[in-house]
Parts: sequence; C-alpha cells; structure tokens
Amino acid sequence: MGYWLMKSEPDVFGIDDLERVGVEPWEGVRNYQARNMMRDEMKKGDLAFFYHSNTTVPGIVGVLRIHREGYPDDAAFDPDHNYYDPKSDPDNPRWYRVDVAFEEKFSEVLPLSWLKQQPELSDSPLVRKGNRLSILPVTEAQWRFIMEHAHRR
DNA sequence: GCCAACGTTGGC
DNA sequence: GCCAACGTTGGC
Repeated sequence: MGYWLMKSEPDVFGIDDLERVGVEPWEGVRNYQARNMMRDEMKKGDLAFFYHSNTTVPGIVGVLRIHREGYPDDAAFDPDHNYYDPKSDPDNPRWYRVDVAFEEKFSEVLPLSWLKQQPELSDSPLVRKGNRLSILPVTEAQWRFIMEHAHRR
C-alpha cells in the first residue's frame, strides 16, 4: 500500500470541504512529476495526508483515501475552466487526476513548523527548502510516526 | 506583500 | 540543446 501527501489551499478546497462532499476529483494538478504519480503510482486504497498550504498555519490536517485511480483531467479540455490547458488533447491527455475520499480530520493541525523539527521526517521532501511539489510520497515509517502524533494530541 | 526556489517556455 | 525570461508556489 502506498502513502502520500497532497497539498491544497484551504481557501480553494480544504479538509472541511472534503468531509462535506465525501468524494472529490483532485483536479488542476499541472506539474509533470505530480501527474506521473497520480497516473502511474497511486493505487485505489492508498492513503494520503491532506496538507493545507498558503494559509496562516500550513500543515497536515487529516487523511484521505485514493478512491479512483488516475484518469484524464477533463478540466484541461474546457476553455471556460480555470484549469484549461489548450495543449491537452482528449485523444492524448496531458493531465490526469484521481478521485479522493474523506477518511479522517485530525483534532488539531500538525504544523509545518513542528514537522520540520522532527528528526524522523528530516528525509522527507516536505521539510526540504524550496519544495513546491503538490503531491509527495511518504514512507511507511513517516506515515506511522505522523499518525501516532496526530492521535496522541 | 515579499521573495526564494523552481518549472516551463521559447528564441536562438 | 542551451539558457534567459517569465510565471507559479508557498512560507514567512
């Protein structure tokens, strides 16, 4: 089973939105590395941390589950859509998305500032400077470490 | 709002 | 294929 971390701006789509709707297409990813992970590596049932970026306290706020594996991101074909990309062709889609399902909201945010202080997480790209990837792999050890702390609070 | 880091674009 | 210019991300 794979473990991931997926970033979203809570002003656009946050953990509370996911809890309300239950299942949501994770659209709008326009980065090739992140695209490759969604298209090729994410499997149904994989778990991912939900990370809030661009907010007062950036950090991990909960857990989601991969509900549907990678399929073309239709938003790229719609000229009226924010995520429109004229270079993506329905016959040869450039961008992919997965569907995610709400799993759990933590009682408190695990702030990035705290994550950065944990030696167990020092190898994660999340805490490395200048990381801008919106989807990151998480190791099983890192997953367990973070989950323990989330449930201890 | 600033700005560092980084990815993408496009001219050559 | 190089690389400067540009746009975006995202922490602070």
